[in-house]
Amino acid sequence: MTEMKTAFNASCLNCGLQKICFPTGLDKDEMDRLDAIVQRKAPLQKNQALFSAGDKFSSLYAIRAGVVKVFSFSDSGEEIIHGFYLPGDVVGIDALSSKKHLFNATALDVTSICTLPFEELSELSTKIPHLSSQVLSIMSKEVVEGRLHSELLTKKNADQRIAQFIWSMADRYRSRGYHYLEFRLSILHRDVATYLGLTPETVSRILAKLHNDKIVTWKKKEVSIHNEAALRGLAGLAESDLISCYKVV
Amino acid sequence: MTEMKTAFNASCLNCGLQKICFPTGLDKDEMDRLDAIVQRKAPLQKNQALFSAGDKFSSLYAIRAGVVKVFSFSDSGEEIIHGFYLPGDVVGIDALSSKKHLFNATALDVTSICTLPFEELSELSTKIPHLSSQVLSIMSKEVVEGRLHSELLTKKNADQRIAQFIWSMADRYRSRGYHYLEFRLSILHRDVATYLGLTPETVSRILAKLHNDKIVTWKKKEVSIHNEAALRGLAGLAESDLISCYKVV
DNA sequence: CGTTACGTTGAAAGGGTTCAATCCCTGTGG
DNA sequence: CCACAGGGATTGAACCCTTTCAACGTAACG
Repeated sequence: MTEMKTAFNASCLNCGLQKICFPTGLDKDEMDRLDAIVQRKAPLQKNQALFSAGDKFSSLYAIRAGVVKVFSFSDSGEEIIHGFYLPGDVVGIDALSSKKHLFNATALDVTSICTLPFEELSELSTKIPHLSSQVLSIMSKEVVEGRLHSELLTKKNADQRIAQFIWSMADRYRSRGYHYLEFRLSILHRDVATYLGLTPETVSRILAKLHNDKIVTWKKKEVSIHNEAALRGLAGLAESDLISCYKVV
Repeated sequence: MTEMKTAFNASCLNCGLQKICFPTGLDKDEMDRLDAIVQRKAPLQKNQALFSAGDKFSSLYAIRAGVVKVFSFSDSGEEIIHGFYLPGDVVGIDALSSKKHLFNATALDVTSICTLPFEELSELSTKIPHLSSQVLSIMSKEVVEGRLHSELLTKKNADQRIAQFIWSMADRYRSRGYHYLEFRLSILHRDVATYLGLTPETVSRILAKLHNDKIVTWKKKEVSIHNEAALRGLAGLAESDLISCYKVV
């Protein structure tokens, strides 16, 4: 029990996700003060909700380990998945204006969370200017993410969507310093389909193709990328980086 | 010349968009201080850029009159349209984290802009707390907007997309106190198609159908909604309001 | 009055969905 | 330890919505 407590009680200062997560750019002292307001509770179990649509907004949540999906329901009751959040990501920031959550967030696996009570965070922000710009920065990244997702939905066919999805997951793991050519991904194929605006059948067929072509294998919860270049090529991404905003004439 | 200057130099205090735009919720004194940093220049002409991808981020822009489209280009050079912004809307907020614009914004018609230099706005925010929450609020609405757009792209067919688009435009005009069953819309059908992830041909065909069915007519730049209920029905929207996050069992 | 860009209309083609059957894993209980 | 249930994944075949391609119409502007 003791070691478990230690496990989810480590401070930001000791956290391997410092460079990715909220405290980026804070000095030691500032990080200590941030640490003081961060709440770390027992991990969420699989399928446990972090928050639900309609809940009062009170905190932001930084993911320490695991995966969280953010979703809502269409008027006809279909699930709409807006994103998957990995260690170092922050969820809940979309509720700022409405003061209550408009979306649902649930753990797809055992997931550790750092809770940042927003009241206290705001107050601390007035003393640590960099912290408030950090909130803005996280949110504006969320906007950009959403637009990349729209690009995927409007401009890419099923093969490209899946290739880009897998590649972007790998890339996110890479930027966190994890293995990125082989990793465990606790996301149902069905959820991927929903996220990408496809059917599970289509995802299944394309994954079979990617496996045959020895580009990517995703069996059970294990992803292996065998041909990184081919995957990037399929995804239809530019050579240099993820987003290209300049017109290619 | 004098009257023209007056036209685009009216203060927030006199602006009809107070309730919609940035100053919402500020008292008279606060609004005056905001006013002091707002810059109002000559209107943009049609197709003139407000900013372009790659530009240094320095200001937010509130639209006083006209329409602005925000867009980028895919790796293959296709235009991706992320949104259309109407009077009272704020654009440029997505550039906060990267300190430079990742998207393009151009006027689709003669468009008046209020420029809010971000440095000064931040500084003022430290003195007017409500102002900083205003920035957060605008940005989180942007996130929610993006997700509604994703919902449209993943869950709706062409008819529903177009119905929802027209409906949402009408709704936005309505909330601004403008005529909403008949209005001028300076957006090319082609741009609508791009925004909705469709082809111009499909948009054309569906608009013809809507016209035949006496639901909506959109000829030249004039939109007339003849059957509001039918339009909402086609859009597949819930009875009450635009966004439904609770599962319909 | 011609040029150019936007819009319309038709016919054909295709990518993804839909529907249905089957398989496979995991967890559960006898 | 095995049987069984149930949710997820797979596979095939038919279908359909949207795209594609091509031709034509039309409005705006010099």
